[in-house]
Amino acid sequence: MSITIKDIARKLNISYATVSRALNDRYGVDPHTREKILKAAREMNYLPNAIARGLVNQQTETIGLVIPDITNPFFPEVALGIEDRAGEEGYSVFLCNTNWEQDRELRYLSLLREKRVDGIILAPVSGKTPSNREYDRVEAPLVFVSEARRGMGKSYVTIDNVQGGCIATEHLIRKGYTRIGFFGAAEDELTSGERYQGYAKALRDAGMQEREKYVRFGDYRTNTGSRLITELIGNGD
Amino acid sequence: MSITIKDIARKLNISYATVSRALNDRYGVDPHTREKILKAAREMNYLPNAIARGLVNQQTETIGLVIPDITNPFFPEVALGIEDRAGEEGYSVFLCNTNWEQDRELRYLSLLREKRVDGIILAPVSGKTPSNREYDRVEAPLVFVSEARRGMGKSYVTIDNVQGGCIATEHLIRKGYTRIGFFGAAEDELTSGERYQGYAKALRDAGMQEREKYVRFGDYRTNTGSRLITELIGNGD
DNA sequence: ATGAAAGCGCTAACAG
DNA sequence: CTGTTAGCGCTTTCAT
Repeated sequence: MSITIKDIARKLNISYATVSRALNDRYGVDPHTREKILKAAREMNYLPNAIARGLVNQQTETIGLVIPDITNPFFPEVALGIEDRAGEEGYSVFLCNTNWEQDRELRYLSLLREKRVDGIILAPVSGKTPSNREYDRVEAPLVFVSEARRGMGKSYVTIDNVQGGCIATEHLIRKGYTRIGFFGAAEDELTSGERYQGYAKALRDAGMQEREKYVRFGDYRTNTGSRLITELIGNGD
Repeated sequence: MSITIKDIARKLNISYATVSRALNDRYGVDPHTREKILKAAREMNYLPNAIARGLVNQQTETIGLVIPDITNPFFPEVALGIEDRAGEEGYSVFLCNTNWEQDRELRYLSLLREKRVDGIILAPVSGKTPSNREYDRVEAPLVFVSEARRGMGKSYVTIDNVQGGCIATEHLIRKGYTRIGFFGAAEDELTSGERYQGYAKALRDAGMQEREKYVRFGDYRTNTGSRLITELIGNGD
């Protein structure tokens, strides 16, 4: 057992409430007593117990980050930013890898609730959404990254994929290309779908025909990507 | 406030001690009562409070993972494995990014201690070690990954870098190459240093001369890598 | 088999 | 300014 607030109170012959006050910068503590307390705390290597504190404060200074795959280069970038910013505010972040599995996402959500995190950032598994009820269960603030179904009453920060697909396609058109294809990750995935819309829109706006044989969807979960790309490129026409 | 063990006890008109026992599969609970309790818990959407539980059990089912940079492709791989295995045992993992900064590593160490994690896995910032005292302070099991100074009485799992450098060099020698260079990350970094030793050993064993101009150290923290490689390759001789 | 009560470490009224 | 007390939600003796 490590040293507690009581230990330092006992040593100084004062009530531990006072110690708590001093340690938390609460007003109403004699400057002199405060000094003594701080000094003792330092000497005794006192380290506050975040668990106990969390229990009474109903706040853990902790958030959960739920992502599909930390190994996918997109997510470390996201995680870094989040962890960094969270750290500045004294928050810790739980890393949860769903491995693109829906039920794992759900299990993590409830584990994080048990752990009483103050908030959750979620990059949902693509495809069919769990009933929103599952998301609504979580009492802490829940915000989506990377993917999000708009209008479900939750905050999200995502990429404007339609716009992105559009810009990319327009760029190629401007460059003079005429046989422009689209390769998306998975058809049932939001990101790909939205980018495809942008692609199609750009083509349409330019009065160009979309050619079906140039449009392909794979499944990054099973890594069909490279095969499809090869096929696409080899598609002389 | 979410629903607690007391709520379900009150509803069933039993003591909450019994509820706790039932919920934790403790023996000595009437099968029938147990059923009632489990059922009520389910209906009331009871979710145990891991914080409270942690306080009394002195165990949080949580570990800390401290790494230099989640953005460096090596670490996500490590993180994935750890998180996955931890998850199987019902443990959560805190992700801590030191950004290669020594004092940040130290701060995280103490933050994790406050959070009362059950263990810490640490990929230390390269270079000068903080006094081992800092590492010894942590009362939870601390194990090193990626880098570790042997013989400091801590567990570690690392790569045999000397062997690695040796094998790579031997491979090139066997292929018939004669101008074999070594490019390491940072000179004061253990990994690079060890690999270099392997490189030198292989050369020595093959009776080959190590040529100084083929040996370079950069600093991946400042990304001097690509520049140095170009320089190295361009080094006609 | 079940209940009463103490206690994990800490904060927050409420009194003095 | 400081001490006493209750309580956060839960587990665990100790009785019954």
